[in-house]
Amino acid sequence: MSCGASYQTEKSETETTARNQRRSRTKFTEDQLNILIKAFNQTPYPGYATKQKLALEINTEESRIQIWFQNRRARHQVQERLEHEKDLEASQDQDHPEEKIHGREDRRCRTSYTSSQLHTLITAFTNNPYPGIDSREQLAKQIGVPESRVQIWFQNRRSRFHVQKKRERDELLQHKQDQERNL
DNA sequence: TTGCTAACCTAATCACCTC
DNA sequence: GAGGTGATTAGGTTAGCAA
Repeated sequence: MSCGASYQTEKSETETTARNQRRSRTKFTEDQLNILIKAFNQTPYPGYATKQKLALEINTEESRIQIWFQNRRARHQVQERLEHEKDLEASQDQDHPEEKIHGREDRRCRTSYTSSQLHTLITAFTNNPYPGIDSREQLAKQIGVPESRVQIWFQNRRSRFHVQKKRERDELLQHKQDQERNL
């Protein structure tokens, strides 16, 4: 897939969720779940194109497909661990569990933000690093990117903000210790 | 009330770009 | 190559909803 592709408009399923911070819970139909499970059995790590295709097929957003696969993998891995522990008890097998080999499919094209878009995002982050679905939708509309990209941007920003704060604390501590040694 | 699971989180890492 | 940053992952928590 080329990276010049335009974003598929993420249908706002949240029109009725003005009341709270979280996106309203998606209820997949049996048919939708069957399609998702079949896809998961083919590959638990679908690429962006596959997720887009699935989203189209079951009429939902690609970001919902991504979350569904994340949750499914998590549950699947817990299940596998339990079964592996059972096998170990039964056979005392010393082999390592099979490495997850997942030939990576295509990634989503990297979003590049303009300085104006970044300014809007940074201002919003300063006001509230944990925007709810409504704020994210509003921001997304304002800067013209999908809400899922806004969510990822905030995740990365928070993560790096925490790292930076920790580094600053460590440096301050180190500085104090150096000063005490020099007394 | 409980179990399931979508939504969301952090932290680590990958991947790509710019300098 | 190093640093910055968007995308993806594992693994954990929160909360809506059906039974």
